[in-house]
Amino acid sequence: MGNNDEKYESLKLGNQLCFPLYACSKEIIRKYKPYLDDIDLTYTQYITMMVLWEKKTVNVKSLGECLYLDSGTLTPVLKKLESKGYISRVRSSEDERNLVVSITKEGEELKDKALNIPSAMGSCVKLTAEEAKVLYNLLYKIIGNVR
Amino acid sequence: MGNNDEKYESLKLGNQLCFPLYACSKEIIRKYKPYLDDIDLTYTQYITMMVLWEKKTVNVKSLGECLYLDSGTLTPVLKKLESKGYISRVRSSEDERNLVVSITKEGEELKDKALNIPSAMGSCVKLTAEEAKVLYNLLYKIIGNVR
DNA sequence: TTATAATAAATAGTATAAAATTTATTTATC
DNA sequence: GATAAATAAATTTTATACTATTTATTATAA
Repeated sequence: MGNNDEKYESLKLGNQLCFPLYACSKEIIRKYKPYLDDIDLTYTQYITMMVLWEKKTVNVKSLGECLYLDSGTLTPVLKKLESKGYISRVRSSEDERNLVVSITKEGEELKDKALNIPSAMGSCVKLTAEEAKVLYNLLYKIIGNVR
Repeated sequence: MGNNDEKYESLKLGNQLCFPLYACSKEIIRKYKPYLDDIDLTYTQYITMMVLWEKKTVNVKSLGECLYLDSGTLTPVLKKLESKGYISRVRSSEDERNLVVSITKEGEELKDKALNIPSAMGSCVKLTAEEAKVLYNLLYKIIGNVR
């Protein structure tokens, strides 16, 4: 074990913080899949609907700020949700540059079908309430620092 | 504030643990981009090279187990890294089903150019050593629970 | 008021990812 | 030894994501 080995320690996968973040995010989203399949939503469509369930109406710009996504990602997602009948997409009359996204009756009804998902996911992540809180705060701390 | 509001609390974006995980992962990978652009690697190519820097040689199957990725994702990544001259892809003579991925001299040389990246990323995430350790352990705990 | 700047979505191009299927090869069983 | 089962990659399909560009619209400045 000479100098040469220590030099590259920081480049080992096991010493990264980003990699478990990336892997954990993907693995959890994969775990969501069977539940989301039941209501015919993808993960991105699901978090988009969460914003709509809460706000009823939002334009693409501020939706993107909520989800940290831009129009390049959101446009096809929103068109898909529109084709499923869960949202409407209408240009704002005050400012035609803005596209106003609103939830439909069908979209509202979907909310009840999704009610079981959060607890189902919680029970497969298996953290204590305290651990979940610590993790939640650390993640938002990083997001705040990075942006 | 009646019963009806509380009923849907668990479906609010702000009450999810998965969403900040997903957002945090993406934001950090976005932060990596300028550093990775300098050495002409994408994030997926970077973590693939990390495994190769450490192991020198690995087949696609076990590489996928390291990275939680399958051949559908890895095949195009590995072909790209091969075209850049950083790795070689050769079928195993003992078992032709296995594709043996090995690092080249150019790939080894790239390691030195990547040496500054971990500390640069660490300083933009801005967690204390203790916080980083707690986060690291929680993430691997979830990965272990979910899989 | 007309050219310029700014803003918001959409689009194009590249790279992931996951799931399912296909192909090639090897192992196991009869 | 032929057939079935298992394994490993590659391929296909669908859906994200990011960057950069384009288009349409609105606001601003000379």
